[in-house]
Amino acid sequence: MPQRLLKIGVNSIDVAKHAGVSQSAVSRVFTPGASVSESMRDRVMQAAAALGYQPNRLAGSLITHRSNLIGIAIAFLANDFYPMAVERLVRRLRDFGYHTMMFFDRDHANSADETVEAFLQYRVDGVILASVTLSSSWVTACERSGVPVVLFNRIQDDPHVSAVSVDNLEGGRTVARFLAAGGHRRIAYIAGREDVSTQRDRETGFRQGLAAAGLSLFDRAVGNYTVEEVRPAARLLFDRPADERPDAVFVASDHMALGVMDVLRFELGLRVPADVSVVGFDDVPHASAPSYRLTTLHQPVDRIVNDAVQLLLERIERPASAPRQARVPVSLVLRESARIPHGWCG
Amino acid sequence: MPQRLLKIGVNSIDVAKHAGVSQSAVSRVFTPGASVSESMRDRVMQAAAALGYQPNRLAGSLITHRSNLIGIAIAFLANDFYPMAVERLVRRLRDFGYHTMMFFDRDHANSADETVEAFLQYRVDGVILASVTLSSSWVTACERSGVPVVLFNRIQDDPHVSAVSVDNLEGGRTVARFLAAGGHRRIAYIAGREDVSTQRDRETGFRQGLAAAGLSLFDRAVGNYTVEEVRPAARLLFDRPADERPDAVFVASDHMALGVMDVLRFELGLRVPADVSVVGFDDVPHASAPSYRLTTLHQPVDRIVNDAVQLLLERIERPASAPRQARVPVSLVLRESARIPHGWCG
DNA sequence: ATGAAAGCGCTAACAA
DNA sequence: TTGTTAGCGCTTTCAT
Repeated sequence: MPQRLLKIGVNSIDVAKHAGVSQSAVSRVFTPGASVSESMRDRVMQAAAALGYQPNRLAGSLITHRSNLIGIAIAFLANDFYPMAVERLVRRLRDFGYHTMMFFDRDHANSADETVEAFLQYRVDGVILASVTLSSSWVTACERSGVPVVLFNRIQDDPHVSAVSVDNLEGGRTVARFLAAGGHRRIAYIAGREDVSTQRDRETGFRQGLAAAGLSLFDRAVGNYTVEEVRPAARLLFDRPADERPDAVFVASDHMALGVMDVLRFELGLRVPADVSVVGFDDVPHASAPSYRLTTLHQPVDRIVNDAVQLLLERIERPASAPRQARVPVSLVLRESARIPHGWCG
Repeated sequence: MPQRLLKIGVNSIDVAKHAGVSQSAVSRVFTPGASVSESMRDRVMQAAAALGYQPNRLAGSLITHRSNLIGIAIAFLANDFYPMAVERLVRRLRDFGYHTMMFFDRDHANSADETVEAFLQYRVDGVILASVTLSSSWVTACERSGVPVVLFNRIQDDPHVSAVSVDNLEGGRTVARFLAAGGHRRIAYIAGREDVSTQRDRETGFRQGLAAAGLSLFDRAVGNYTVEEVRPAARLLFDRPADERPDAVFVASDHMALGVMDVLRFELGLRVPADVSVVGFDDVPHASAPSYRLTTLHQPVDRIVNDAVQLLLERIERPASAPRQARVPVSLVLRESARIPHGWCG
């Protein structure tokens, strides 16, 4: 007969003995909605308190097939938009009784596999992919194991996966209309990571908007969503004689746009918006700082988060329900980094 | 006899049957360091792959008494320092095979209790408290249940709890020396949350340093570590005639210091550092932006994170080992927001 | 409303 | 090295 394992901690049996009731009574007291008398509840709670008992949710999950764990995967927090998003996601999930396991993309090749593996092994009830990296294989892996996935801030072509995203296409168009109406004629674009849907849609919409205004893109560079890479990109576009240089630029994220403004003003001695108008995307906290006053597209974080959580819970509660996509509108926030067209009202 | 529960997912028995081996053989294949033959490993892995099997770590934890889960609690991510810290903590823990459950302080009264409860119910192997809120009761609750705790970026008087922090006292002194040597005579301080050890130590050190230079604090205001509250604080100190206004200010965090610079320059029309020298604490990414160029105390995030993780793992692996405190040195980063004394070299 | 008993998926002791 | 077996701490039937 196997040797008894060293006992660790307090379990429901200990509490039951202490209270002089059955073990299942203890379980019921800690199960919301179970049928227990007042007196039973009191006795058990008292014993539990005396022993410092906390029910083991990991054990419970074995039976209920619910861990109340949600996995969140994300590339990194360096972009100011993501800390807000993550914090609110975690809080919102908690409002519904879920706890969050956090994962960041890692450098090595099979980082994604590792993460999915952890999700599956911990039997998370659902996954939110805020990651910017490609994720089709993840989604398949999770959904095949019955774990619903919601893409956060990116839409995949595949309609079989739930996703929430702002209307990047319309956002791009709005900026184009705005800059064109402002009288700009040499309008440039600085891209984010080119393998990401948000980037593609923002650019596509922007080009469409320019075309509608009878313009086309004057120039383009790539910043890959990082400040480090956006600086050289900005120099490339703007370190030129006045008449060869863009008079306006749409930058695919605020995080990059602030970096661009720094290069323009402090390295190249250009005035914003007198020499160049700059428009960003996201409306991160620093965009509104007096030092920048960046005109940008506001993403309603709360709305995106709420939609994402709702979409996920929907599929957790009714696994048979079809995945849905939610698209949230963006709005242009007028500040001082871009010339405002006369009579502009959106 | 209880009715059999609906079977969900693939378990080790299914894999065992499929591979024609015992269930424990399957378990061993997925247990690092267990003794299995090559052929056995191959057969099992093949069956597992065929069935899409992933071992259930929650079930495993019942036996091993190890969840490989670490709880991280934190107030919020709005302060730029914390996203960096959290990201690196999560990554570092993962390097050692641990996964992270994230918790944010909530508004209601028993938020802390709720969090501790969740930590205990999920049987986390350890807890990192990066939270700025008071936490003595948390620590007791966790440690009483045998869950080791490390305080991140704050030191408690109690030497019975592991903690990592920069040398806030010496940091404060350094800034005082620096500003005094720069010829400033009306030196002010803007505090963070007054119930927090980092704040207290920074201020104490600062006052000590001023005293050593034959000065005393000219004035003081409280910003509570938020941008919203630091703006009025800055106005209070600086919206005065030139000779009644501080000629230098030490702000307890960069996050606030950037807000102070904005108020000084854009609301009050003061020049930094010509009219006022500003020094911060943390060295967040935006502090080095050309728009601010904030002179500040650099916190070596990687070092703090590594120390915190090491302290935690130490206590997880040898529960009997004594808690330790680690203190990491800070260094002054000279930029342009404060006048640099002639011949200053640290 | 309560208790007895079965079993969730796994690890680890033991025997072979 | 492998299989057998006993639980880990819990939830949930079922019977009372």
